Amino acid sequence: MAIRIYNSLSRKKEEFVPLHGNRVSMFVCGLTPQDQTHMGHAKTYVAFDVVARFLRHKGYHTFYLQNVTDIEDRIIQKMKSTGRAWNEIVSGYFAEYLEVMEKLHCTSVDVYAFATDYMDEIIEQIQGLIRKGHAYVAEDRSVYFDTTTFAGWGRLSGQKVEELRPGARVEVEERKRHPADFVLWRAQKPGEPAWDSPWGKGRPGWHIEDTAITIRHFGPQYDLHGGATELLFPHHEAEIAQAESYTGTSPFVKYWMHGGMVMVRGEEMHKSLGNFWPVTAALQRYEPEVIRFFLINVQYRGPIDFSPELLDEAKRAYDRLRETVRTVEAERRRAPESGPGDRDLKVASAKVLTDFDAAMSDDFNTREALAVLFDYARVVNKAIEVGAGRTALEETARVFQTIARVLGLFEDRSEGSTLVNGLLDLLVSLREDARKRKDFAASDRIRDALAALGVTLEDTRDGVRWKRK
RNA sequence: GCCGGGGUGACAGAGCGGCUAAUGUGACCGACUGCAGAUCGGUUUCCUGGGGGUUCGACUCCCUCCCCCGGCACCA
Repeated sequence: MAIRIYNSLSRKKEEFVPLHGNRVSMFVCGLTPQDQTHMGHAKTYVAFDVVARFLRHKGYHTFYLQNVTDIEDRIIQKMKSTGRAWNEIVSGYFAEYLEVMEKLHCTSVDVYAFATDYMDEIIEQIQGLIRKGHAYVAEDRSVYFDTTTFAGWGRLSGQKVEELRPGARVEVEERKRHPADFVLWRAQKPGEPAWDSPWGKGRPGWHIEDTAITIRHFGPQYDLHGGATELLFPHHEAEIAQAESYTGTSPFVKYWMHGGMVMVRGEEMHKSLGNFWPVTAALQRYEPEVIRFFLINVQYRGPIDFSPELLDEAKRAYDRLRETVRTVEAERRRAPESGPGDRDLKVASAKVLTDFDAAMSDDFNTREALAVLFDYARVVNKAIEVGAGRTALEETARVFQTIARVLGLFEDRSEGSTLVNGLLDLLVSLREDARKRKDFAASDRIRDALAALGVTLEDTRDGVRWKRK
């Protein structure tokens, strides 16, 4: 099935047709490592991780590029407040980011491109823009993009220049010729890190790095650009203006995708509001896969309200799926060749991947895809209850693996040491002996004690199963 | 003010010009169980922000109003 993507540029869903055959170039705005990675980052990067995984699943040869803004105002502020070097701040927070991403199974990025590694491209691009009359050097030797020279300004965001309120949020710099103009190169102030340029020492503006990076890797046009909705204006608008003015090629990006924000009780999550959730804090209370499940349990474009209650609910929901996957793994090893449940199971197995594909092809609707998975899980459980055969269960296991690879779920295995596992097996068999003697006081004591340690025992028709929390 | 997204059951949250309006959580009942858990079956009084319109038929399309969220020039 063809993929349909909601393109912010046209404000409708469009059939996805890459520029070059089945090769897809995809860029997502990365973060500025100047503070802890928070749940908002997690939502964005999990969402685009799923996008990349699904594209690859569909056979697209996908190159996923993400930038890292390693020089920017907030990093300089952090330097001033902590006394640490800019690159030290960046490497510390970026390491934390990578760690978080790995835990959340965000594994699909091919290259992380650091802005400061692209100084030559940045400078070359700014020079080109000046040469073509799209940029000007201000009296302090900063360089600004002249938005009045770009006819397409406002195309992405649907904004009319005259309708905007200059200074609604950020004060307008007085050096600009027009409030809409944005900085390409920022002249150095005393004590700030700086790079050499034809205009003197300074650093790149925020928007220019992305186009410098993508033009080097992808050329003047590429397929997909992702980011959170808050970046749509002015950041992405600025990218288009720079790139198209510089290369003369339009459209710069074929499909623009924007993901919804993480809210906390209806408010934007923000450090100053005191509702800030670093991912590491969430990870102390919830398993990584539960967090990932929680984040893809909504369509990526919508916002998501973050609260411990909703995460608890997500855990219960995810446990249901995970339980089924586990049961299948256990059953397929010891099931007879066939069983009375096979018929229904095979019918469902034949259909589920098609339904999953349809859901995901509709603008990466992970919510719908999970609903398909829940439906399937019910059929699987039922089939196992009435007795499913090995062949049919092997097929089910393959289905789950396929879906797991796309969604990045069901990867974590909690496995203990040989010693712990051995002790657990011993306790389980002691408890079984007690149960056979109808000594339920003893058997319940073992079960309760293990429960207190986070190990749940379940008596099933085919014996006892234990699992850790 | 302007631009964009959204308002669906107790809660979270999909979908679609007509099909029981998914799915999950919670609650209740039943089956299974020594009990529990997991699982299965059933129930949770027909829930689409208000008002118009188009249509044989609207949650879905159009208009209008109200409300929420984001952006408005250095936020994922």
